[in-house]
Amino acid sequence: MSKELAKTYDPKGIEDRLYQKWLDKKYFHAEVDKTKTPFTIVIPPPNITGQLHMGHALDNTMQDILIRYKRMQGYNALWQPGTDHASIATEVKIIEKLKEEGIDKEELGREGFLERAWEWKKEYGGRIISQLKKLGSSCDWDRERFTMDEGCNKAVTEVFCKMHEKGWIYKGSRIINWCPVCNTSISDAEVEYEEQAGHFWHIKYPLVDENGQPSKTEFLEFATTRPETMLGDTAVAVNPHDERYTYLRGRQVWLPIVNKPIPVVEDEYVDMEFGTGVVKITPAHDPNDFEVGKRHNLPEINILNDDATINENGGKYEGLDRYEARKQIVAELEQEGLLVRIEDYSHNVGTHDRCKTTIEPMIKKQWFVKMDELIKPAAEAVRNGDIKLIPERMEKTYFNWTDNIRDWCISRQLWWGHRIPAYYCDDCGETIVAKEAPSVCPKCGGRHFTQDPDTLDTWFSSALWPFSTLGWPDKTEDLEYFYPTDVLVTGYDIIFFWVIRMIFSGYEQMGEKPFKTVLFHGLVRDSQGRKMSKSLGNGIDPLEIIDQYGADALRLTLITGNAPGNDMRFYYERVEASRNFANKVWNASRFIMMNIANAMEGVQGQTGSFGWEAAYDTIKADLEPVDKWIISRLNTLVQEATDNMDHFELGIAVQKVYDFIWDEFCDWYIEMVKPRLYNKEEAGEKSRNAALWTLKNVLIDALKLLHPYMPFITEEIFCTIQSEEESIMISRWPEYTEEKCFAAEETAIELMKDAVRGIRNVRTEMNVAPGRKAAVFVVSEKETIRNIFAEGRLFFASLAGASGVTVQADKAGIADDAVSVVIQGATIYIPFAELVDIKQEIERLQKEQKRLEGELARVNGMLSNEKFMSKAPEAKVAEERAKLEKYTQMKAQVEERLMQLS
RNA sequence: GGGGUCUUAGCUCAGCUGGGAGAGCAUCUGCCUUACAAGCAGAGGGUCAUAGGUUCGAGCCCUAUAGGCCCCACCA
Repeated sequence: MSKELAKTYDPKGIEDRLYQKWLDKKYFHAEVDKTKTPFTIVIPPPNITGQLHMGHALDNTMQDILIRYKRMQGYNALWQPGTDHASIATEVKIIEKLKEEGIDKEELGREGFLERAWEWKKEYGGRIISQLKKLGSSCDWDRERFTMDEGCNKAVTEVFCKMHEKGWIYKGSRIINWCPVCNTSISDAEVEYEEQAGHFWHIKYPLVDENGQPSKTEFLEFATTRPETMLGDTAVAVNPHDERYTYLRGRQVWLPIVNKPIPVVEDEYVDMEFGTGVVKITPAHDPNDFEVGKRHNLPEINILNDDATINENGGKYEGLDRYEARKQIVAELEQEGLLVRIEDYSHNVGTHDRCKTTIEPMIKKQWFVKMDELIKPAAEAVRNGDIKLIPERMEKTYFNWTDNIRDWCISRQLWWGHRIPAYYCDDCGETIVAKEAPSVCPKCGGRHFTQDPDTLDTWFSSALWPFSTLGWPDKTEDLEYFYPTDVLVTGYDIIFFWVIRMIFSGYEQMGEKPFKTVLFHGLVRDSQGRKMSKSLGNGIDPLEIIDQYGADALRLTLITGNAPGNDMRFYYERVEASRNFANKVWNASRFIMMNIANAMEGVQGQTGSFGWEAAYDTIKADLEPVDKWIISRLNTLVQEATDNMDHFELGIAVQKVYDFIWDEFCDWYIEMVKPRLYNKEEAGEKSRNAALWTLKNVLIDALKLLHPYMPFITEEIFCTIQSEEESIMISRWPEYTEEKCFAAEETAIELMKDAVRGIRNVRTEMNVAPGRKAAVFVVSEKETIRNIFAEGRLFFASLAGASGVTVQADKAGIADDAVSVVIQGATIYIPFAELVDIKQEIERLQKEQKRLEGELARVNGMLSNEKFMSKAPEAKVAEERAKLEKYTQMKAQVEERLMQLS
């Protein structure tokens, strides 16, 4: 019990030791237990390429808080962990590494490459997991999963085949986003638009004359940002309502360089107001042109190779890079007099979010998920409140997506990922989608097949994460018991990538939502509000912060002063403040333990339980008003903090716990109780025991409330002070109880606090040296108030710097020139003799009088307002009436005192 | 073009369904008071962006304006 504790809290050593203990005791592990209610969170699986950054730290701290809270409340809490294979991100990393070794991906071949990838996963995949442990995350590591483990693979294949059978996964030629560097298609969501300075080339094509030759006099002018695409032009379009161009109906224009006629088509897509009202149409390389092409049956001419060089359709430009070709084509047009002018132009360019390469729209055969039907239950679930998004405004972002959904391109021309379970018959080309490679072609009887070389979008497997991790497609007990999960915690930035896809997948595969609530958080930015990024070099490593200040301090920093979904700035000063709080908690605990140890010394040799170890019912009778006050305040805190946590208001909840511990418990209660601990003779044994009991028990409950936020320090203290209990993390969450509401004591102690504050103010104002004690007289006509001060005399004297406290009914025997402090129902006199300046004293009282008059004017204004009286709720009216009474009383006291002085 | 969001103390931000403006940091003044100087006691500092409106009552609800940020769309 009397373990010596260091003067300042040092998290080093403590954290790792406790985490290991939790692991050893299997506290994080959850098993199906039908006698308990489950509470489940699935982790947003971090990429195996990843290193812990502040975003992870925030995300996982929030999840850990919820899990620890629910676990303490008696729920069967499961936090399901795992990692994501991150197909493209990982593939890029491995290619880079191979390059360093001078190895080319293609040379190595698919098999060899995958071998290297798995090696890489083995080596680095666990890194982020060990980093999450540093943070204190109480995940059930026995259940750790990987999006490419056997179970997840099974789930992926199952879903693909099922959806294909249903017709919701199809292969089709579509215009897709092609990344020429990564050599793969990417989904719309992976395209990032970037404002770039570019040019607008104004060009003209000659019209075709009656001889089928390019006219020398008639031209059609328009502009383009990508002149090289003209090689694939198959039409020029104008708006059908554009009267300037009605003469073009049925005519053709001459496509230069390629030298062939192409038609003029009329399409509503063309904006008459923009430019010349003429658009060149390149169906194979522009999504809009693609649509126009479809409507007018235009040929689609692909002019690009996969690496964005010009292909054989580009004639003499074949083999040139797209930008080189652009330069030469512009030059040639100029030579032919077809270039009108070049304009500087800033426009949005689609880039690949991973590598920032400008994407090329291309027509390719790809696999797609048909979204229109799939999205319906997902949209409905949020609309009818089956799934709640926090903060609520995220719903608008959500609907913005569901209402404008487009088919999802899921095939990627990558090797690292789930290979598409589609097989092509080598003889007749028939496509067979099946869980296993077929042996006989159902169409031609052929026996040789080639599997589709493509892999799936990495989000395809993460979309299944909430149920694949619980055993789906098998009907497991886990799935039955833990699904649907309770809360998903994630950043708003992946609402489209992930959240929506999990929701529709859950409804489609499970017939049930994947989670009940989505709790969004924002981005952690640097102190200047910039995104933390590698290129800026402004990232702050959470592990360094943990090393320097402790995981608890980091966690607290990330949670305080932040509302769901809002971005936050990260400051070292804020971590210091959190660290200081940890130290405060540490020292308060140290104080309590020291005093318990001191008390132990006095009773050495005795056996049995001591007063401060008694049950509440036993100690109840000995509790003094201050004890009841802090117990009552704690009781309120329990109610409020619990309520806030139930509403996911984590920042508010922890702020209240922080304020309670620092302000009410440390700055007031501990100070109030000191005389009872130090002056055993004067205070008496019972009183000291009651104080010790209260200190210890209030501390323990406060630690419990704090534990989800600061797991390490709370555990360390809890186990030291409660040597018989093995861990705070499996202790019971405190509960609010009517029995511990002490309204009268709260009022009494608040009154005394007013008195103390008043006296301290006066002392500071008058520059009274802190060491100088003065006699204090409390004068009140009311017996109840006299009793309050008489009972609290001991601590009141110590807090107010009084040499002695006299409580009396009138001011008999008190010097007239004493300083006075007015509180409701009592006036406090401090005769400072030579220090008092009557004039100043009068001024001070007049100021107070004025203040009270102001308050009264306001209160009276409200109470005399008929509309207020008839419309305001009763409680509000009663509140104002109470204030009226209070201020009236205080004003009378001040005025009485002024009379005495004048 | 559509949507979202923010504008509160010198700085960074809280402020739950409308009922007398808060915290941390910073600043100033005293204190090494036997848990804590990573601390204690006190103080200063806000026309809650602007203009209207609804209401007995608006930081909070509605409308408009100004500025900042974000997302979606991508008119060549």
